[in-house]
Amino acid sequence: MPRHTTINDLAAKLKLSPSTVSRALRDHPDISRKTKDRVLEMAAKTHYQPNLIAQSLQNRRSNNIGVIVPEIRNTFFSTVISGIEEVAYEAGYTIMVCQSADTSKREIINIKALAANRVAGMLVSISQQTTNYDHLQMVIQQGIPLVLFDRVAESLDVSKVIVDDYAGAYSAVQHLLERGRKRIAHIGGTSALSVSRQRRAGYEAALRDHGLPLLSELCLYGGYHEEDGRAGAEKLRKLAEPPDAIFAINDPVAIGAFIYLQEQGVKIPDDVALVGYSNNPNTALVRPRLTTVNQPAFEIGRRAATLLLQKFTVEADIHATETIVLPTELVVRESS
Amino acid sequence: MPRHTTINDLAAKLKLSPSTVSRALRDHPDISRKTKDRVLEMAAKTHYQPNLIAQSLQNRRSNNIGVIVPEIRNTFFSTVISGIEEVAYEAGYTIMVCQSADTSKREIINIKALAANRVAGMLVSISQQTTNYDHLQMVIQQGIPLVLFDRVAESLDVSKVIVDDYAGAYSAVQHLLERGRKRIAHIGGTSALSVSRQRRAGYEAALRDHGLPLLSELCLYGGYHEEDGRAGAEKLRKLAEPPDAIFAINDPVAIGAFIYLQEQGVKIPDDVALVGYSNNPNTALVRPRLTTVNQPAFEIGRRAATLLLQKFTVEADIHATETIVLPTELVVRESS
DNA sequence: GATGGTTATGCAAACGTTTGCGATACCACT
DNA sequence: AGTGGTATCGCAAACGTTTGCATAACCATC
Repeated sequence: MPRHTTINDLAAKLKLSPSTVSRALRDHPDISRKTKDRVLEMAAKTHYQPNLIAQSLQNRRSNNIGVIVPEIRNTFFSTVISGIEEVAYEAGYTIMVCQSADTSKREIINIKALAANRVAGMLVSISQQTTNYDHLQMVIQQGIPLVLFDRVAESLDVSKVIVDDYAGAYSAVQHLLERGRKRIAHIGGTSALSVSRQRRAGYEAALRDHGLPLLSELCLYGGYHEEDGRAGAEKLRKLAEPPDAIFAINDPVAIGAFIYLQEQGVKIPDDVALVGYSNNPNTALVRPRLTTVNQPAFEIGRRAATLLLQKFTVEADIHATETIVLPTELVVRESS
Repeated sequence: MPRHTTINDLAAKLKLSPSTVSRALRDHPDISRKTKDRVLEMAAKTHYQPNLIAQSLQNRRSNNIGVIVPEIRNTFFSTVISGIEEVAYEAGYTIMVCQSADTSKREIINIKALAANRVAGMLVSISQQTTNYDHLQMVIQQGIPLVLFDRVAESLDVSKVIVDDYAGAYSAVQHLLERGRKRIAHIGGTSALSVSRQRRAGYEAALRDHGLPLLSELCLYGGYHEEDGRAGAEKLRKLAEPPDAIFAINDPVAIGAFIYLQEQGVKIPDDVALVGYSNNPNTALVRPRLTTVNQPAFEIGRRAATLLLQKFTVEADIHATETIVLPTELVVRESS
């Protein structure tokens, strides 16, 4: 294992003390221009690279930011991560990415691993399984800055970056109603997730406000992937009286339903209108293109990271929390 | 800044030395069952979490793996990252993800940041700009295990995980020829990237083997995104004698070309057949569905990470290199 | 020429671990 | 009682930095 050159190596070669070299490298005013130049030159020549681990130990804090998402593939999350990385990079931080695979077991392990790594802060979108927030509470208690994004724990007093899911869902369903749809179904997610609850609430409110009944057979619970969309659509089609519109919890589910319906020869939007959520790129690729609710994924990542960085500044109140709500936008296309 | 409990805190509370606590936690045989139990109990009670930074400093090596990709959004790379994370997680490693934004400037900065973080190893897919490999050479020289994947530097003697791009391209073009296409164009990438060169070579070889001329106006150079596909398709359509088939360097480019052609009312595959590369999920969503060459992205990530982990074992020869070539598979669909 | 004030550098402790080596205590033998 | 062996544990150095404090040299001042 070939060693890296250290500050001590430089000191020895230059007949200086390590402290002088350290100060020279950080441009401390106490050090003369002349020795600074000597140190810098030698550092360049020997390809000296500061050992961030030693620095982190000294500072009791690394310059890494922990990120936990349910799964990295899933364009929504990978786009968020991309946004996070952008601002982290600008600020000189590196991101450590973990996936919970939508299990709280792995989420807890990930949290512990990141805490053990003494990350400067964490950005997490909780798993669909998570109902107990003790592990997040622990993070807060340990004084590690935390920002939740998209899938947040409503009851937790931490900073959050979300979109107005209630309003987004409401506008989507209202749009379907304006198009004259009467039997609007919802392929929803698990009730544990706040985003699912919010979108469901928006769906229900829109129906109520238009004097339509909430029919339990039209309001499904399920997962967040294509196969869940297929399953949901299948169940809905087998109803004695199938819906004339479907509002899906997200785009993957909408795509799954879309594929199933097309396989079955169902005409979209004539027989059934379809609306998704997130505005994933591929909703614009299918024919007819899917109406969906835009969620600014990249911006969510940027804002979440920016919010976290603010907490790193000394003036920041460690316990102050802030919630950023980004606007959604209904993107009307041919599927509705 | 509330401190974390340390091994010394435990030692003080138990009236033991830090060394004994350390050994107890690592189940060292010298420590009696009884004190081990006491230590473990106290550790649990105080929520002790080992400081990986201190450990890393001691071991001169962290348990993080650095990953550099051109961009995280781009389903191919995010899927690879997902695969990497899977095996890293199993082995108790955390991944640090950076994006080069396809610039060698940022790639170099990323490499330095990861090296400064003393990552246990690096997995990188080089940027399209990169032609000078000094920074990678430096990584090797510093004894940091390195595995390149997908976009590799052919001239560099390091371990690699790639697919047989030459064969993949060849089979794609051969398929077009078998379908009776005579004027087959190629919307290619930059010649700096080995994957682009290999795919181009496969394209050319297939044409040659079938006695067809290589026409420079049919062989384009460009980028790797949708807009590059649009631009390429536009240029090809404006030719006096447009091609009757297009082989795109990758799926985003194919999708870009696809959209442009459909906008122009060009019939696919009747007027022009279209083949992509990577088998991104959305190639199966468009109508007609795109023929493409499957690249096992998730598996590439898994294999690259596994290969890297092998290098961490003590027996491993630091300088031994290995190249894993994963098979591609032509996925024939309606666009050809 | 003693005093005071800069300027430039070094000493040593600290961050939280790990580990080689030594120390202690105890027991069982002869 | 002396020897040897084993079972437990502590000391102290090390990993590569940073930083408060002390130190040394130098100059100018009264």
